[in-house]
Amino acid sequence: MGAKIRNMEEFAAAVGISRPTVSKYFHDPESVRPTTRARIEAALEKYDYRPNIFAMNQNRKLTKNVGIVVPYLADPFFAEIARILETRCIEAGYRPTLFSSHGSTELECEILDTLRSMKPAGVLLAPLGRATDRKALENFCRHVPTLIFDSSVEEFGIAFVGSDNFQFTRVITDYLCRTGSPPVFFEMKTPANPNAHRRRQAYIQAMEQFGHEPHVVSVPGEGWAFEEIARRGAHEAFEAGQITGDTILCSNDRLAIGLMTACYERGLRVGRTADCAIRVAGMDGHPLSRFTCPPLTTVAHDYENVAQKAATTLFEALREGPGPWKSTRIEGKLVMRDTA
Amino acid sequence: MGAKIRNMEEFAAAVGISRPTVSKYFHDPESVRPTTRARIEAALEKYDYRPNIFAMNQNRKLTKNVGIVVPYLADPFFAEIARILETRCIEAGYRPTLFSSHGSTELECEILDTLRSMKPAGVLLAPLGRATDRKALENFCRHVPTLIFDSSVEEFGIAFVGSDNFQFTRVITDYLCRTGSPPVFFEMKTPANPNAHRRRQAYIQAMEQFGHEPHVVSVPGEGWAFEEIARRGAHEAFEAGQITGDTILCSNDRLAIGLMTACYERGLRVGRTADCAIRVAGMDGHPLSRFTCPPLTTVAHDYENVAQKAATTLFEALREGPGPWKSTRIEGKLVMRDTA
DNA sequence: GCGCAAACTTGTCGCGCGTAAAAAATTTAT
DNA sequence: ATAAATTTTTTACGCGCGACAAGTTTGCGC
Repeated sequence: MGAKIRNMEEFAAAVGISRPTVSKYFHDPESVRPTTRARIEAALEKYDYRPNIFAMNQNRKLTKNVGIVVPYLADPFFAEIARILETRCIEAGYRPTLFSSHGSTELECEILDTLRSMKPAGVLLAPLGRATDRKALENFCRHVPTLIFDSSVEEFGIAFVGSDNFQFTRVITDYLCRTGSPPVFFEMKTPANPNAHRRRQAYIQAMEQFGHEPHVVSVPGEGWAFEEIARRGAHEAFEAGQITGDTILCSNDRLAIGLMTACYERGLRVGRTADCAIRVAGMDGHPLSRFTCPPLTTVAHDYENVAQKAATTLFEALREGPGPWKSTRIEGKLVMRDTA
Repeated sequence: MGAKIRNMEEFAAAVGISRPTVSKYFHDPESVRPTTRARIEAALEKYDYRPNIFAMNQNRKLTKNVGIVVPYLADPFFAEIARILETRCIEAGYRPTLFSSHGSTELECEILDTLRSMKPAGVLLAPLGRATDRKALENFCRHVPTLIFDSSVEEFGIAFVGSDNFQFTRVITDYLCRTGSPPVFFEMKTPANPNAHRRRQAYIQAMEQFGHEPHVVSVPGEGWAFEEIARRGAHEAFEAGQITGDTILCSNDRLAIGLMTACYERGLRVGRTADCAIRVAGMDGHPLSRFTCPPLTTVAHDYENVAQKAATTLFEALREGPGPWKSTRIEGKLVMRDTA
């Protein structure tokens, strides 16, 4: 096989062309003549040479790196979005690197620092929300082309892509009102994510529009253990008689899952048939919402679309330079199942 | 505030000490005199200088990078393990980078390539399993100190850390036999993960030991959509009369969740009380197993311990050089809940 | 105060590649 | 066949830092 290739110099020598041309090839394979490209790719098979990514990125004005940051990767929603985003980046020829803030402000700041030193072409960032260090994020956005997704933080970055929380809530509130008694809204008192506030507002607005009295139950709890917070909160709310009526709309599916567990523990049968005591609905289209017992009625994010839109918006901005800040909110789809 | 710092040279000048000393500080803050350290750290606050990570890693013999690779990040088990591993790495002063193979052999190979070019100090890798390219992995392990976790691939890498599937299965089989009729084993015919085979073997062994006839139901399906595979497979198995007895042990919790959905759809009440038709148990201690209805009886991984052991084993090997290959299997804890 | 080790400084080299400009070779159009 | 356009080569420099060697200062125990 011949001696091992140590650097681009040696590789170029082995192929029989000059190093700058090889360098050009790695920057963009289309930019060299087809015959040259073929020769390089043939040699690439023969010797398993790969350019040193550190040396590559050191002098490049703009790298092909893309950072993907989510607030909590163990949350299936973010895991799923992150998965699709990664795939889209790779397809577009970028090198994605995935980060999770694990719910920590400090970690989010550190990630921002790390990211800056990586000179990324762009960043897809879902902020922690309430716990985000605004100043740090604003400063970061000034230096790195950043697309904010999931939850909006003012008008930072080049654009925002997320779900249309008002539409989400309106659709399901409407559905619940049409098919039975109007829902009570079940949420966390101090949610990590600002989307929760929008959903509460949208619920109140929709209820008033439909001529019903809104009724919000906010349960205490901090952090990302939503199911347990909902389970405990639900028990307390039931005992305190806060759950009026027989229909509960949860601010998200994870809360709904925890609430359903509490219902089970209290012997309350969940479902939309006559023999059931209570109706439950969620929002998000959690990967496991199909598999709860009974299967959960919810409004599902259009995961593919959100990710696709976020990725393409970023890539366009990278190609064509910064335009005016814009916000895209994607509608969800009502998924009618058995809980409501 | 003074002019912006562009590189270590300028930073050192601003602090009033020499560049090599600053370099030494970043390599190991303890290695410089306390007074010098204080001066550097004071300046670090003033100017927000960070060394260029590409230039840093280019010439270092051994970086502080650690790669973490999991087969499928949208699986809550891996999301949770990855989360803890990342934290441990940061605590130990390493810079973790997270990768998910997304269930794809090609992607796993690419990650291995990327990782090699990152010159990581070490790698924590959970292989795809059946779909892993053995040769590529073996070759990788020869070049990079790799700790394999979750599912063992021969004796590759410096060590293996995982769960004790035999103990897992024995414990729960024993429990099920003692508290009711012996279980049928429910699994995927072609599981992605080799642990599944061990669990089947362990089930058969345990059943024979306890004097019962083992009975395995293997359902068809490929990929990582375990719940749906289990749901469909369960329906078919019920219809074909393959589910003998009233107790089902699932190869993992995600299958159990899907199977419970099927039971719900068939009107079969799951639980361990007299009014229930069927008992179900799983394995893994899935984050949502507490919240199924009824809550799922399972054998839980000791997530913290597995991650801790994996991390410390790698770090020890990095400090003290390669020792003989060793394998650690950590026991799980029976979590008795309401399904069995 | 002495002596000595640890910590620091100065200076210099090189890593592997990006990048730029000018010269040479090749392809394409006329 | 010749001119024009494109691609490739040559040459040269620099990025920001790690690593090393040799000399200088500092801190510390006696």
